Amino acid sequence: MDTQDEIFKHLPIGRHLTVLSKHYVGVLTKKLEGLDIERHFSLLLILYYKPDCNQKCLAEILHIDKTSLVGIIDFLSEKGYVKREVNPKDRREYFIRLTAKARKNIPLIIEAVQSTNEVALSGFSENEIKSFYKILFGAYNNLEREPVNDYLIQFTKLPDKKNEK
Amino acid sequence: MDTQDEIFKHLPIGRHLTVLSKHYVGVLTKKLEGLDIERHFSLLLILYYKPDCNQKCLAEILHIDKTSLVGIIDFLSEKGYVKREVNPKDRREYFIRLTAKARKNIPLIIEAVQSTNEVALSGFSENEIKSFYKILFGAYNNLEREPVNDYLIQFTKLPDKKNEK
DNA sequence: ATAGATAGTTAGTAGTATAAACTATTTATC
DNA sequence: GATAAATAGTTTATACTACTAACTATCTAT
Repeated sequence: MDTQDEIFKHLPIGRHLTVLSKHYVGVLTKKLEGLDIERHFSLLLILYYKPDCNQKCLAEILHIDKTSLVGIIDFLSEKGYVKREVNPKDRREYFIRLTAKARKNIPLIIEAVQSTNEVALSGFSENEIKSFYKILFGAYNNLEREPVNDYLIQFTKLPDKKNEK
Repeated sequence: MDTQDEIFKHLPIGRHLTVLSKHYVGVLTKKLEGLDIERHFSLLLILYYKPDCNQKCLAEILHIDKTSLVGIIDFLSEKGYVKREVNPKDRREYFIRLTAKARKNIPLIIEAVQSTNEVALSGFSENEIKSFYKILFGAYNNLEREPVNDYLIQFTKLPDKKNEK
């Protein structure tokens, strides 16, 4: 352990999570730069595995506000990845449907997610990875019981730059 | 495992990291709402443990851009937590110094960070926690070798609302 | 003396999370 | 059936900060 790691141990876990997630997203979007979208892959995956999700349901799974979701659905809709479809049994609701274009690209996305996960977790033992996931999924429940300040988090695409490194 | 957890397994790790970090920060800032600042605690901790850090060094440890840091230092400076101090040996550089006010509050911050960490990690075994930290710190190095898109992440304070839940 | 590198700043752009107020529809109650 | 309350989603407006590009000031190398 060098000096930097010494300091790391004193920083909030949240800081490390942020840095790691930021870099993870950077790698994932790089893998998927062939697509004409560069974010909201999670939403497409949710719809793939849970096709009858309405916007409320999506917002809950993604832990974002329903108003934020409107813009995301608009974006994916303009790009031709999803369509809003009124639920005839409750016309307040919209099902969000994946288009054929989205379905065509889902395997690419799944593949990219898997390979990014593998890269991130390479070199760790089966057991370590299992523990990591256990805490990653479980810590949220622990924190959920605590009083909280509402903060928000954003991933923003940079304007447009030569993204080669 | 319920249906939601089934879906979770298919989502990018980055998504889970984001959600968890967001909630973590919410809990931490709630614990520290007695202070007149509600973010940038990590920066104060870094300065506490590494007093001769200049802005370049801070930006590297925090993984943020040097231009972003200017605003953060301005903010903390206005709030009376840090002071810029020219390095007489190289007058391009500024050391960022903690003020007495900051020093007074450092124990509170350390305490809040520790207790938030403890809450997040409660119920997990020593070994699980060890594995979690190992991957949290190590996955970044794995990802760093990959090509990457530069993305950014933001934690934004909400305008001002009744933050009671 | 000059060119290049480095630390930090300024100005401007982008993107999205939120709140508050709104529409449309459904459900509950009388 | 009429009315009130609840629910799904939208619109508008605000806030915040990561970034890029261009800049100043200072130091280093030739």
